[in-house]
Amino acid sequence: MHEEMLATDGRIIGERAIATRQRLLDATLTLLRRDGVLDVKVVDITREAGAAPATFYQYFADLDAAILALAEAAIDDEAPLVDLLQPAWSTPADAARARAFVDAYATYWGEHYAVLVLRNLRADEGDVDFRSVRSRANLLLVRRMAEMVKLGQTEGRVTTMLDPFAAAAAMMAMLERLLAYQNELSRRGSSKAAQRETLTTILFHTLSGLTT
Amino acid sequence: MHEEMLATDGRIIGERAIATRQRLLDATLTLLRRDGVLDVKVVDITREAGAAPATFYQYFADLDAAILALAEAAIDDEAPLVDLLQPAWSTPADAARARAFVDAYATYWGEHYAVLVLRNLRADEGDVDFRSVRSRANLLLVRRMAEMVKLGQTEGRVTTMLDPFAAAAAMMAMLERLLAYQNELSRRGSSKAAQRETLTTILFHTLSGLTT
DNA sequence: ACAGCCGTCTGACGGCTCGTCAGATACTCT
DNA sequence: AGAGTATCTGACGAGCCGTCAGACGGCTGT
Repeated sequence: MHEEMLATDGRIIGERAIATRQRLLDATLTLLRRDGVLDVKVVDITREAGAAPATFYQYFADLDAAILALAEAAIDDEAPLVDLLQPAWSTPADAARARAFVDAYATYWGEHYAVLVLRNLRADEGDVDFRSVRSRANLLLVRRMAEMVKLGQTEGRVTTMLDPFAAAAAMMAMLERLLAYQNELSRRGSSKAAQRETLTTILFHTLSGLTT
Repeated sequence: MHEEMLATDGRIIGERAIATRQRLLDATLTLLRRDGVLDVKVVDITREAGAAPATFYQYFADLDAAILALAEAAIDDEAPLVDLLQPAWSTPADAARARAFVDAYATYWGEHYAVLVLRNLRADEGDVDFRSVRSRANLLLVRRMAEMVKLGQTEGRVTTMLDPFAAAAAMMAMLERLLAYQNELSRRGSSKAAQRETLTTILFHTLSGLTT
């Protein structure tokens, strides 16, 4: 089942229009990266896409609506990461799988950085649509991580001081924020490799209770 | 030694002007909180402060310059937190001190939330002034945490898999991001108390190698 | 081939914010 | 009171936002 795509006035749009809409989304992403999250202008987007400003508003109520569409698209790239958390880590050798997860998440983050930052800003502000899209993106991972913690607790590996859901959210928070930091960090402190290894170690221990 | 305050044209400003400048900063903070990080307008700030738009530009080259000044001011509230990390945590009973640190950091974050988010955005984008102010705010804490990790490693409590500096940065990242999340999290998963307790446990273990 | 139709796109506009300037206002000192 | 300096402001050009009526162009039926 494939949703019909709609213009802002509600009509179902055809092939040419879908292509235009996509060009606008591509341009939005390009300019988000080039100009930064705070300085994107609709006029620039339409210039980049080779369209008139009015065309943008035919497909998106405002800039946020376009960002929201990009955030929706990003979900597809986050969902597969959950497979790297399956089955649960239960021996020191599984640290390699934790490392693979961190690498995969770093890649995902790198590709969608600008969109995710904006999504988080709007979600933190309380916007319901952005909250919804963030939840749909993260909840799969958070739930799975929480299960891992819970399992570790029943098997006596993980301290029961941890609230499984909160611990999972803390790990997501750490990953997100540290990855945003990493460029500056590598100029001031430790190399990116050391950062990855450290992230892996903390993540692995928190979710499995194990050390390597 | 007390820096003279300057207008954008370089002249040293007097008492009345200092008060106006401060009113503008206060208004900026108010509107950052009310309208959100992405929707603050200079016109609104001057309206709020009861001044003409032109007055704003007499003291700040642009909105960023005002935010930067607010971020500078926030440093004073972050610096004392380093005392809560001294001396290093070395027994399970020190978990109480970790909890105190988390609480204090949460308070600090709550008070400066909007400014810190914007500071991080600009710093992540590569703006040198915002990077500098972020470093000066965080480096005290990060350095101290790194020392704690290093000490724990020499005493055999903490795994040598951790890069001390990276681990410290990871903890800061976790704190910052999870605190931004916490409202939504408490509606979907675990209570704020459980979140605090979980943060404390992870922080305490990562920095000291201990469990409670 | 061509007329008509409908989906798509656009130029042009009012309203707003930005950032600047020259000049008005308020304070200080004699 | 008057001169001089510090501070503030109204008014403006430029640029972006978001909307509208209408232009364009590809398709359909004859």
